[in-house]
Amino acid sequence: MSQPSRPQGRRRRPVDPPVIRWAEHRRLPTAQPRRVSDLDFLSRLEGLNPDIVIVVAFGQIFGPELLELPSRGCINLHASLLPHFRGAAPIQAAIVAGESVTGVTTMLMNQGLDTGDILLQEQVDIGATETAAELSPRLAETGSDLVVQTLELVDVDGLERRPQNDDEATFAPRLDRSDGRIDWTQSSASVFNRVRGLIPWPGTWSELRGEPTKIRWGLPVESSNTVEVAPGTFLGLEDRRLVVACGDATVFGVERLQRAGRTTVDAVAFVNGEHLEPGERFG
RNA sequence: CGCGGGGUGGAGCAGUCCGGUAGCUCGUUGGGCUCAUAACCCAAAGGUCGCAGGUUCAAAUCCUGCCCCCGCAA
Repeated sequence: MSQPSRPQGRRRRPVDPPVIRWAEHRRLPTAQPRRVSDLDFLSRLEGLNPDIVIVVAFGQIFGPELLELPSRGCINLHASLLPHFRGAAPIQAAIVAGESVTGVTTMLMNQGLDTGDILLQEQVDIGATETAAELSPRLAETGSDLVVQTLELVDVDGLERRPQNDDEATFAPRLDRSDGRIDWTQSSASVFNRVRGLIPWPGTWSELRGEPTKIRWGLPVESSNTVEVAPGTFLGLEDRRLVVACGDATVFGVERLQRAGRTTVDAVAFVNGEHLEPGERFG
Protein backbone atom coordinates (compact mmCIF):
# COMPACT_ATOMS: atom_id res chain seq x y z
CA MET A 1 0.00 0.00 0.00
CA SER A 2 1.35 3.41 -0.91
CA GLN A 3 0.41 6.89 -2.02
CA PRO A 4 -1.52 7.36 -5.25
CA SER A 5 0.61 7.59 -8.37
CA ARG A 6 1.20 11.22 -9.09
CA PRO A 7 2.43 13.18 -12.08
CA GLN A 8 6.19 13.39 -12.00
CA GLY A 9 9.12 14.56 -14.02
CA ARG A 10 9.33 17.01 -16.88
CA ARG A 11 6.63 15.23 -18.85
CA ARG A 12 4.27 15.19 -15.88
CA ARG A 13 3.51 11.52 -16.35
CA PRO A 14 1.99 9.63 -13.43
CA VAL A 15 4.59 7.38 -11.86
CA ASP A 16 3.91 4.49 -9.52
CA PRO A 17 5.69 4.65 -6.16
CA PRO A 18 8.59 2.15 -5.89
CA VAL A 19 6.75 0.02 -3.33
CA ILE A 20 3.86 -0.45 -5.73
CA ARG A 21 6.15 -1.44 -8.57
CA TRP A 22 7.95 -3.85 -6.27
CA ALA A 23 4.69 -5.44 -5.13
CA GLU A 24 3.13 -5.68 -8.55
CA HIS A 25 6.23 -7.34 -9.89
CA ARG A 26 5.69 -10.03 -7.28
CA ARG A 27 1.94 -10.28 -7.88
CA LEU A 28 1.17 -8.98 -4.41
CA PRO A 29 -2.07 -7.12 -3.77
CA THR A 30 -1.65 -3.34 -3.62
CA ALA A 31 -3.69 -0.33 -2.63
CA GLN A 32 -3.14 3.37 -3.22
CA PRO A 33 -5.87 5.12 -1.29
CA ARG A 34 -6.21 8.84 -1.83
CA ARG A 35 -7.05 8.96 1.85
CA VAL A 36 -6.56 6.14 4.31
CA SER A 37 -9.83 7.13 5.92
CA ASP A 38 -11.73 6.14 2.76
CA LEU A 39 -14.48 3.75 3.76
CA ASP A 40 -13.80 1.46 0.83
CA PHE A 41 -10.18 1.16 1.78
CA LEU A 42 -10.93 0.65 5.48
CA SER A 43 -13.41 -2.11 4.81
CA ARG A 44 -11.00 -3.83 2.49
CA LEU A 45 -8.33 -3.69 5.15
CA GLU A 46 -10.77 -4.89 7.76
CA GLY A 47 -11.47 -7.91 5.60
CA LEU A 48 -7.82 -8.87 5.92
CA ASN A 49 -8.19 -8.91 9.68
CA PRO A 50 -4.60 -7.75 10.21
CA ASP A 51 -2.59 -8.49 13.33
CA ILE A 52 -0.34 -5.56 12.79
CA VAL A 53 0.30 -2.71 10.34
CA ILE A 54 3.79 -1.43 9.57
CA VAL A 55 4.13 2.12 8.31
CA VAL A 56 7.29 3.60 6.81
CA ALA A 57 7.54 7.08 5.30
CA PHE A 58 3.93 7.08 4.23
CA GLY A 59 2.92 10.65 4.75
CA GLN A 60 -0.74 10.31 5.61
CA ILE A 61 -2.35 10.79 9.01
CA PHE A 62 -4.06 7.70 10.39
CA GLY A 63 -7.47 8.13 11.96
CA PRO A 64 -8.65 6.24 15.03
CA GLU A 65 -10.59 3.64 12.99
CA LEU A 66 -7.45 2.60 11.20
CA LEU A 67 -5.21 2.78 14.25
CA GLU A 68 -7.51 0.43 16.11
CA LEU A 69 -8.07 -1.93 13.23
CA PRO A 70 -5.06 -4.25 13.68
CA SER A 71 -5.29 -6.29 16.86
CA ARG A 72 -1.75 -5.42 17.89
CA GLY A 73 -1.70 -1.88 16.61
CA CYS A 74 0.12 0.12 13.98
CA ILE A 75 3.88 0.37 14.16
CA ASN A 76 5.79 3.20 12.51
CA LEU A 77 9.45 3.42 11.64
CA HIS A 78 10.73 6.97 11.98
CA ALA A 79 14.18 8.12 10.89
CA SER A 80 15.23 9.98 14.00
CA LEU A 81 15.83 9.45 17.69
CA LEU A 82 12.38 10.42 18.87
CA PRO A 83 11.22 12.65 20.42
CA HIS A 84 13.72 14.64 18.37
CA PHE A 85 12.82 15.62 14.83
CA ARG A 86 9.22 14.59 14.68
CA GLY A 87 7.72 15.20 11.25
CA ALA A 88 8.26 14.72 7.54
CA ALA A 89 11.97 15.47 7.08
CA PRO A 90 13.87 14.10 10.10
CA ILE A 91 16.99 13.03 8.23
CA GLN A 92 17.55 16.39 6.60
CA ALA A 93 16.68 18.30 9.76
CA ALA A 94 19.25 16.38 11.79
CA ILE A 95 22.02 17.28 9.38
CA VAL A 96 20.91 20.88 9.00
CA ALA A 97 20.88 21.17 12.79
CA GLY A 98 24.49 20.01 12.83
CA GLU A 99 23.85 16.80 14.77
CA SER A 100 26.61 14.21 14.82
CA VAL A 101 24.27 11.39 15.80
CA THR A 102 20.77 10.48 14.70
CA GLY A 103 19.01 7.16 14.41
CA VAL A 104 15.85 5.20 13.81
CA THR A 105 12.89 4.53 16.06
CA THR A 106 9.98 2.14 15.96
CA MET A 107 6.89 3.31 17.80
CA LEU A 108 3.34 2.36 18.43
CA MET A 109 1.32 4.86 16.46
CA ASN A 110 -1.26 7.13 18.03
CA GLN A 111 -3.20 10.05 16.65
CA GLY A 112 -0.42 12.60 17.14
CA LEU A 113 2.34 13.34 14.69
CA ASP A 114 5.14 10.92 15.59
CA THR A 115 4.12 11.01 19.25
CA GLY A 116 3.51 7.30 19.87
CA ASP A 117 5.21 5.21 22.52
CA ILE A 118 8.74 4.18 21.61
CA LEU A 119 9.40 0.47 21.07
CA LEU A 120 12.97 0.18 19.85
CA GLN A 121 15.61 2.72 18.95
CA GLU A 122 19.05 2.56 17.38
CA GLN A 123 21.66 5.25 16.95
CA VAL A 124 23.47 6.01 13.70
CA ASP A 125 26.46 8.33 13.48
CA ILE A 126 26.41 11.18 11.00
CA GLY A 127 29.69 11.74 9.16
CA ALA A 128 31.23 15.21 9.39
CA THR A 129 30.67 15.85 5.69
CA GLU A 130 27.89 13.35 5.07
CA THR A 131 24.93 14.38 2.92
CA ALA A 132 21.29 13.46 3.34
CA ALA A 133 21.59 11.44 0.15
CA GLU A 134 24.28 9.33 1.79
CA LEU A 135 22.69 9.09 5.22
CA SER A 136 19.22 8.13 4.01
CA PRO A 137 20.09 4.67 2.67
CA ARG A 138 22.13 3.93 5.77
CA LEU A 139 19.17 4.77 7.98
CA ALA A 140 16.92 2.71 5.74
CA GLU A 141 19.20 -0.27 6.22
CA THR A 142 19.34 0.11 10.00
CA GLY A 143 15.64 0.89 10.09
CA SER A 144 14.61 -2.23 8.23
CA ASP A 145 16.62 -4.34 10.67
CA LEU A 146 14.91 -2.54 13.51
CA VAL A 147 11.48 -3.28 12.09
CA VAL A 148 12.34 -6.98 11.89
CA GLN A 149 13.59 -6.94 15.47
CA THR A 150 10.46 -5.18 16.57
CA LEU A 151 8.24 -7.75 14.90
CA GLU A 152 10.18 -10.59 16.45
CA LEU A 153 9.61 -9.09 19.88
CA VAL A 154 5.94 -8.54 19.13
CA ASP A 155 5.74 -12.22 18.32
CA VAL A 156 6.92 -13.23 21.78
CA ASP A 157 5.20 -10.37 23.60
CA GLY A 158 8.60 -9.07 24.56
CA LEU A 159 8.11 -5.42 23.76
CA GLU A 160 8.24 -2.64 26.25
CA ARG A 161 6.71 0.64 25.32
CA ARG A 162 8.25 3.84 26.52
CA PRO A 163 6.32 7.09 26.33
CA GLN A 164 8.05 10.01 24.65
CA ASN A 165 9.15 12.98 26.69
CA ASP A 166 7.23 15.74 24.98
CA ASP A 167 9.37 18.40 26.61
CA GLU A 168 12.30 17.26 24.53
CA ALA A 169 10.39 17.14 21.26
CA THR A 170 11.73 19.00 18.24
CA PHE A 171 10.17 19.24 14.81
CA ALA A 172 11.26 18.57 11.26
CA PRO A 173 8.54 20.03 9.04
CA ARG A 174 8.09 19.08 5.41
CA LEU A 175 10.71 20.79 3.26
CA ASP A 176 10.02 23.07 0.36
CA ARG A 177 12.16 25.00 -2.05
CA SER A 178 12.40 28.07 0.14
CA ASP A 179 14.19 26.02 2.80
CA GLY A 180 17.08 25.79 0.35
CA ARG A 181 17.80 29.49 0.37
CA ILE A 182 21.17 30.10 1.99
CA ASP A 183 21.38 32.61 4.80
CA TRP A 184 24.91 33.96 4.52
CA THR A 185 24.66 35.70 7.88
CA GLN A 186 24.96 32.29 9.47
CA SER A 187 28.37 30.77 10.09
CA SER A 188 29.99 28.83 7.29
CA ALA A 189 29.52 25.66 9.36
CA SER A 190 25.76 26.25 9.37
CA VAL A 191 25.76 27.00 5.66
CA PHE A 192 27.61 23.73 5.10
CA ASN A 193 25.10 21.78 7.21
CA ARG A 194 22.30 23.16 5.09
CA VAL A 195 24.08 22.39 1.83
CA ARG A 196 24.72 18.75 2.71
CA GLY A 197 21.44 18.29 4.56
CA LEU A 198 19.30 19.29 1.60
CA ILE A 199 20.94 17.03 -0.98
CA PRO A 200 19.42 15.83 -3.23
CA TRP A 201 16.24 17.74 -2.50
CA PRO A 202 15.37 20.60 -2.39
CA GLY A 203 19.00 21.64 -2.77
CA THR A 204 20.46 24.98 -1.69
CA TRP A 205 20.53 28.17 -3.67
CA SER A 206 21.25 31.85 -3.45
CA GLU A 207 20.44 34.83 -5.58
CA LEU A 208 23.15 36.25 -7.82
CA ARG A 209 22.56 39.13 -10.23
CA GLY A 210 18.85 38.76 -9.63
CA GLU A 211 18.72 35.08 -10.53
CA PRO A 212 18.67 31.99 -8.35
CA THR A 213 21.89 30.03 -8.48
CA LYS A 214 22.16 26.58 -6.99
CA ILE A 215 24.98 26.01 -4.54
CA ARG A 216 25.66 22.35 -5.20
CA TRP A 217 28.66 21.76 -2.97
CA GLY A 218 31.25 23.53 -0.91
CA LEU A 219 33.06 23.51 2.41
CA PRO A 220 33.84 25.88 5.24
CA VAL A 221 37.35 27.14 4.60
CA GLU A 222 39.99 28.86 6.65
CA SER A 223 39.43 32.56 6.69
CA SER A 224 42.43 34.08 4.98
CA ASN A 225 40.41 37.20 4.46
CA THR A 226 38.71 38.20 7.67
CA VAL A 227 37.99 41.71 6.52
CA GLU A 228 34.59 42.98 7.49
CA VAL A 229 32.44 42.64 4.41
CA ALA A 230 28.74 42.00 4.08
CA PRO A 231 27.74 38.34 4.34
CA GLY A 232 27.26 36.86 0.89
CA THR A 233 30.08 38.88 -0.65
CA PHE A 234 32.25 37.03 -3.17
CA LEU A 235 35.82 37.42 -1.98
CA GLY A 236 37.64 35.72 -4.82
CA LEU A 237 38.91 32.36 -6.00
CA GLU A 238 41.11 30.57 -3.52
CA ASP A 239 42.37 27.05 -4.04
CA ARG A 240 39.88 26.59 -6.88
CA ARG A 241 37.01 27.50 -4.56
CA LEU A 242 34.65 30.43 -4.84
CA VAL A 243 35.03 32.06 -1.45
CA VAL A 244 32.00 33.77 0.05
CA ALA A 245 31.80 35.73 3.30
CA CYS A 246 29.52 34.31 6.00
CA GLY A 247 28.55 35.35 9.51
CA ASP A 248 30.85 35.32 12.54
CA ALA A 249 33.84 36.24 10.33
CA THR A 250 33.77 32.82 8.67
CA VAL A 251 34.01 32.06 4.96
CA PHE A 252 32.54 29.33 2.81
CA GLY A 253 34.31 27.83 -0.21
CA VAL A 254 31.80 26.96 -2.94
CA GLU A 255 33.05 24.16 -5.17
CA ARG A 256 30.18 23.44 -7.55
CA LEU A 257 27.24 25.58 -8.57
CA GLN A 258 24.59 25.84 -11.24
CA ARG A 259 22.58 28.56 -12.92
CA ALA A 260 19.02 27.93 -14.01
CA GLY A 261 18.90 26.01 -17.24
CA ARG A 262 22.63 25.32 -17.15
CA THR A 263 24.63 22.35 -16.11
CA THR A 264 26.48 22.13 -12.80
CA VAL A 265 29.99 23.54 -13.06
CA ASP A 266 33.02 23.88 -10.81
CA ALA A 267 33.85 27.20 -9.22
CA VAL A 268 36.65 28.08 -11.65
CA ALA A 269 34.45 27.53 -14.69
CA PHE A 270 31.65 29.50 -13.11
CA VAL A 271 33.83 32.51 -12.39
CA ASN A 272 35.35 32.36 -15.87
CA GLY A 273 32.06 32.03 -17.68
CA GLU A 274 30.18 34.58 -15.62
CA HIS A 275 33.09 36.99 -15.37
CA LEU A 276 32.33 37.16 -11.67
CA GLU A 277 34.28 39.87 -9.88
CA PRO A 278 35.23 40.00 -6.20
CA GLY A 279 32.82 42.26 -4.37
CA GLU A 280 29.67 40.94 -6.02
CA ARG A 281 27.13 39.59 -3.59
CA PHE A 282 25.06 36.49 -3.20
CA GLY A 283 21.73 37.00 -1.46
C1' C B 1 0.24 18.03 -24.97
C1' G B 2 2.32 21.37 -17.42
C1' C B 3 5.88 26.19 -17.63
C1' G B 4 10.81 27.64 -19.02
C1' G B 5 16.31 27.80 -20.30
C1' G B 6 20.28 25.64 -23.08
C1' G B 7 23.69 22.78 -27.09
C1' U B 8 29.41 27.91 -30.23
C1' G B 9 37.90 25.22 -30.17
C1' G B 10 39.64 21.07 -24.15
C1' A B 11 36.22 24.01 -19.83
C1' G B 12 32.66 27.91 -18.83
C1' C B 13 30.30 31.70 -21.60
C1' A B 14 29.18 36.12 -25.31
C1' G B 15 27.51 36.70 -30.22
C1' U B 16 21.34 35.06 -32.57
C1' C B 17 16.39 40.15 -31.90
C1' C B 18 18.71 43.55 -36.66
C1' G B 19 22.27 37.59 -41.79
C1' G B 20 28.18 39.96 -43.91
C1' U B 21 36.10 37.64 -41.57
C1' A B 22 34.47 33.11 -34.95
C1' G B 23 34.83 36.57 -29.85
C1' C B 24 35.72 36.65 -24.07
C1' U B 25 37.73 34.51 -19.47
C1' C B 26 40.47 30.16 -18.59
C1' G B 27 43.13 25.73 -20.04
C1' U B 28 46.94 23.54 -23.44
C1' U B 29 51.74 24.11 -26.21
C1' G B 30 56.23 27.04 -27.20
C1' G B 31 59.16 31.19 -25.78
C1' G B 32 60.49 35.23 -22.30
C1' C B 33 61.04 37.25 -17.26
C1' U B 34 62.35 35.45 -12.31
C1' C B 35 66.31 32.66 -7.03
C1' A B 36 61.54 30.59 -7.96
C1' U B 37 56.20 29.91 -9.08
C1' A B 38 49.96 27.70 -9.85
C1' A B 39 52.28 34.76 -10.68
C1' C B 40 53.59 38.16 -14.91
C1' C B 41 54.82 39.20 -20.42
C1' C B 42 54.83 37.43 -25.71
C1' A B 43 53.29 33.94 -29.31
C1' A B 44 50.87 29.60 -31.27
C1' A B 45 47.77 25.50 -31.91
C1' G B 46 42.83 24.13 -31.50
C1' G B 47 35.86 25.19 -33.82
C1' U B 48 31.45 20.11 -39.02
C1' C B 49 28.60 26.93 -34.21
C1' G B 50 23.81 19.60 -31.64
C1' C B 51 21.74 16.92 -36.48
C1' A B 52 19.00 17.27 -41.19
C1' G B 53 16.56 20.11 -44.72
C1' G B 54 14.92 25.04 -46.50
C1' U B 55 15.35 30.62 -47.66
C1' U B 56 19.53 33.77 -49.40
C1' C B 57 24.79 36.35 -53.30
C1' A B 58 25.85 35.10 -48.15
C1' A B 59 23.29 31.51 -42.22
C1' A B 60 25.99 30.42 -35.46
C1' U B 61 22.14 34.23 -36.70
C1' C B 62 15.90 33.59 -40.44
C1' C B 63 12.14 29.10 -41.43
C1' U B 64 10.76 23.64 -40.71
C1' G B 65 11.64 18.90 -38.55
C1' C B 66 14.54 15.85 -35.25
C1' C B 67 18.16 14.49 -31.19
C1' C B 68 20.32 15.58 -26.45
C1' C B 69 21.02 18.37 -21.58
C1' C B 70 19.07 21.28 -17.64
C1' G B 71 15.85 24.71 -14.30
C1' C B 72 10.72 25.08 -12.28
C1' A B 73 7.05 21.93 -10.80
C1' A B 74 6.17 16.90 -7.34
